[in-house]
Amino acid sequence: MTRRTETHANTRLSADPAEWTAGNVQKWVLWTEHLYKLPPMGEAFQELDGKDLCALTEADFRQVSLHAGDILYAHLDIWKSASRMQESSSPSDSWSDEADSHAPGQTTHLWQFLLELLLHPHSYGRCIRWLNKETGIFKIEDSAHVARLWGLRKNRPAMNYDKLSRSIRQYYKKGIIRKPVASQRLVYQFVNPVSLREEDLKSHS
DNA sequence: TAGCAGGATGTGT
DNA sequence: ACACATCCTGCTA
Repeated sequence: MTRRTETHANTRLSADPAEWTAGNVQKWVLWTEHLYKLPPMGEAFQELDGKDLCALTEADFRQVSLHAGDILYAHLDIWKSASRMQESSSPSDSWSDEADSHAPGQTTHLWQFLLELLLHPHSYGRCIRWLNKETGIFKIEDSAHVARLWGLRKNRPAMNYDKLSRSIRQYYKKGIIRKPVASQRLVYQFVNPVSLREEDLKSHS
C-alpha cells in the first residue's frame, strides 16, 4: 500500500471536485463509503476523473446504487457547494474580511464558518440566513444541512446539529454568539459586529 | 419531536 | 492550552 507522510487517511483532496484526478475520485468514493458504511461502488466510477464525476446526474448515481448512490450524490453536492464557498468573495461587507481571513493555521472556527455561510446567501440562503444583518441576528433554516457542511469542513462525518449547537453554546461564555432577547428556535446572534475586529485592534495605547 | 442549557470528558493540533 | 467533538441529563417549545 502507498504510504504518504501525512497522518490522515484523507490526503488533502482539492476543494473543487472538478479538479480531481481519477485517483482522487476513487479515494473520495472509498473514503465516503468507509465513513458512512456504504457498499463498495468504486468500480462504477473507475475511469472517471473529477469533471466526469461532476457531470453525472442524480439518476446516474441511483443507477449505481439506489440508496448508497443517492447518499454519494448528496455528498458530492456538498463538496461542490463547499468549494464554491471558499472561492467566492464579496469584499463590500463589514463582516467579510474577518470571515475570509483563515490564511494562517487553516484553523476555521465555527463562528467563522457560520459567517462564511451567511456571507453567501446565494449558495446557503436556504439553510442559514440573516434575520437582521445589522444586529447580527441569524437563523438556521436547515440544521441538518448546516451540520453536514460543518462536518465536511472539519472532517467529522458524525457531526449533527446536536453537537454543532453545543459548540455554539460554548460561545455564550466567550461573548462571541448569544441567544437573542426574544429567543426563538434556531435563532442566534453575533454579540457585536465590531468585536469581530478586536484581534486587529491591538493598537490601543 | 426537536431544540436548548450546560457539565463531564475525550481528541487533535 | 485551546477549540471543539462527543456524550449525557434535564428542561422546554
